[in-house]
Amino acid sequence: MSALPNRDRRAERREATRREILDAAWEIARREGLSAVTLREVAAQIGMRSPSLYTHFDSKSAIYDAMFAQAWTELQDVFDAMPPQPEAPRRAMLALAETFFGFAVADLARYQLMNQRTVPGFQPSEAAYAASVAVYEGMRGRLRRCGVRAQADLDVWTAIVGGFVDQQLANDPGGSRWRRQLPRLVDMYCAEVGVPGPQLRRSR
Amino acid sequence: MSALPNRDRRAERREATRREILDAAWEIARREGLSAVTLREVAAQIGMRSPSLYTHFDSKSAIYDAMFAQAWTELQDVFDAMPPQPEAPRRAMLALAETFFGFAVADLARYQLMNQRTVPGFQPSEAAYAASVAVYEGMRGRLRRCGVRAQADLDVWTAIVGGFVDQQLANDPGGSRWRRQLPRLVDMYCAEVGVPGPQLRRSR
DNA sequence: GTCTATATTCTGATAGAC
DNA sequence: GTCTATCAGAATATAGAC
Repeated sequence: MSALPNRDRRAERREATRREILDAAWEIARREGLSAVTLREVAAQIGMRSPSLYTHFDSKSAIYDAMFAQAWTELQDVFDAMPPQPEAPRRAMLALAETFFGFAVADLARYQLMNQRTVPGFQPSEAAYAASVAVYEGMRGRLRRCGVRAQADLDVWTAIVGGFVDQQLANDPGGSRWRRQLPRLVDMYCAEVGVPGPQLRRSR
Repeated sequence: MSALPNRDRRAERREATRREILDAAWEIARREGLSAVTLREVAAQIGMRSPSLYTHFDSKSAIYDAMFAQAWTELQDVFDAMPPQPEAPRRAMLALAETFFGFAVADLARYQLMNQRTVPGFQPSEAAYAASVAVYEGMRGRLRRCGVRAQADLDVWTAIVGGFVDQQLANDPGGSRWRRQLPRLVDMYCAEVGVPGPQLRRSR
């Protein structure tokens, strides 16, 4: 009678290799851009040949898909790790904006993959897409607790914060030209949608 | 003694072919995306073979470059064709925002090419880049006439309007989910930077 | 699970005839 | 100015030995 081991060392090894592949893909994406992620490059980076990758992923698209899901899960984790929201709603909203902004500008390739474009034929699977929906729902809940409920108000929020991220990445990567105006942006938004509370900045 | 003709029919024909090539490239970009613009496709579309394109452009990159310059020049033309700015500064700013927004969402491929990303190795030449700078300077002048002068204020403007465009293109292409909130965006912005004048919308 | 070898397809670009 | 023919390279993916 053969006892089953309580750890599946083979599965663990497999999972480790999978992670290694994804890590390599991310590093290439950060270094040379998302389009530079080729099976050859990824394999070379971890001392493999490209056909070997097919043991771990069905296709190149499957690698992108795993990266997409991973990125959104990371963002979810970052939000989950935030300290409890401050009482003052404007402070809470600034914390949300700064957390998202920081995550986005920390890794251009990741941000591009998460928000489409740039990768020609890629479309996330349903499962991967669900991860992004979950984050959006979380954001909706947090804004709700600050008194923002209307869909139109949410739309404005996502647009202006995303716009700040885009400008920062495109025109001042590594700088803080838009970053440092986030408190102002939040004040402006809160005044419009009617979030009460003390101003974050002195008036102009 | 041979008189010089006052029209260079050969140069005219050349210019016409150049335009034909660019038009074909734009059509492919709109139909299948920027990355689908290949020399073969472009040539096929106008009944040519790809090597023939090299008679008119030095490289594929030169085609992208001409498209880039063309797009910014078009935007310049659109701004130049605007009726005189209304007296009320907020009305003037709304007209600016709507004009830019309309131009941007009318052609996703064009917007993507103008604002980088998506095209792997492309970087505009100095000459082409100058066209985009000219548009930015024009925008700066128009905002100045509305009382917006500080660089920080301009930065906020470009970010929030660009953010609206991105959201519209990404999440509701062909719709007006963000488009219809432009008056509100302008009010919000004007309140923050201190542009006077009657509200564009009734208060929430 | 990883390898070599190879298929297939597509890319931008060049040489040289007409 | 346009063509045919071709190059050189890269991409994803598969077959089958070890």
